[in-house]
Formats: sequence, C-alpha cells, structure tokens
Amino acid sequence: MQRLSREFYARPALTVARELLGQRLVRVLNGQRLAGRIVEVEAYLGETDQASHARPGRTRRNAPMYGPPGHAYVYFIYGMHYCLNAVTERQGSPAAVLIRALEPLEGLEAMRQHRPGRADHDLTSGPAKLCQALAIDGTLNQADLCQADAIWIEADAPPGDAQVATSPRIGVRGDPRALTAPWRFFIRGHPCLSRKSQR
DNA sequence: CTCTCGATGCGCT
DNA sequence: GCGCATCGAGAGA
Repeated sequence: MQRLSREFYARPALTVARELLGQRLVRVLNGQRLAGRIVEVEAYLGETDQASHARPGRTRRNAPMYGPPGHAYVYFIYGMHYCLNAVTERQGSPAAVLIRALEPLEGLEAMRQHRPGRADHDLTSGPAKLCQALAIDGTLNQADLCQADAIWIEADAPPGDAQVATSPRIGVRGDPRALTAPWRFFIRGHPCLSRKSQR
C-alpha cells in the first residue's frame, strides 16, 4: 500500500482528520508489522483552540506541533500513558490530529502480548491503548511519518460520508467552545471505538 | 451495564 | 505545586 504523502498532511487539520479515517497505521517492531485501520480521530486546531496543547504558545513539549507536517507528535500524559498525533498544516501552524482508536488488522499476537487479558476489540480502542498495543512511546516523538521505517500511515479503505459521524472531543475541559466543537470524527457504530458515545 | 476514583510523572506557572 | 487530549478496578444496579 501507498504511504500517505507530505501533501496529505499539509492541509487543514479538520480535513486531514476526516480523511485519516479508514487509513492504516503501521508500526514495524522487530521486523514485524503491527497495523490497524483508523476508526476514530480528533483535530486540534492551534493556539486559539482552548483544548489544544498549543494553547499556551510554543513550549518544549508541544514543539513538534509547530514543525513540518507529516511528523509524529507523541506526548506522555497522566504519568503513565502515551498518545499519538499526526502533525498537520504548514510549519509554524501548530495543528495536529490525535489518533484515538484502531481496528486491529496485523500483528494481533504481538498486540495481545502488549495488552494481556484484553479482548481483540479492546486492544486499540483508545489513544493510550493503541500506543500500548503498538509499542509507541516517546522515542517515536517527531518521527517522520513520510520517511521513518518504524511508523507510518498507508492508504487503505476510506469510509463514505454515510459511515462517518462527528461529536465533541472526549476528555477535554475548560472553555465551552472547546467542549462543544464537533472535531471528533469516527466510523459510526464501529466496535473498536474508545469507550462510550459510539453510534 | 454505569459510575467513581486512584495511579503516576512531568511540563509548565 | 497543579493539572493533565487516560485507563482499569471495583462497587452498585
């Protein structure tokens, strides 16, 4: 399959978010492919987005969001979890798309080892869960998704509009604007969505 | 099924 | 010192 291009990422975060649905996130670990179809994402739009890590302006942590498109922004949260974003828009415009859930497709045995005791539909049904299942951590922060041999996103089977739904983003707090903007995109009714509010 | 709450470490003010 | 783009265990219904 075809790796998504720099131009794909170099567009508005909302456009990239919608079009990332259905594409395949690939992680190569010990020469083996661990991969899944993206079924849920959220867009974070810049310093004026009160829920974005870029809200306080540029810091060391959020620096990847200000960098060129097509790179990974992996952050550490709650003292124990990692989450993966794809950086979008031009350099200097701090926008990104959070990958929130996958449908596991390749390397299920390894994913089960990384998340023992979980049902298959729960291996990658959340932003930190999928990082655990695919062994994504801070060492992949700023990896170039258009060049790296350890992680990238491939073209797969995008859903039609009838299969796509939107909602407010999950887990964000503060400003009511940030709480209500429908910047979460997901495949309606998919069994691998993060916690509640499927449909 | 739903809800509540503790874990846990680090960037930022 | 505070608060976090989360998860999972446990309790209750």
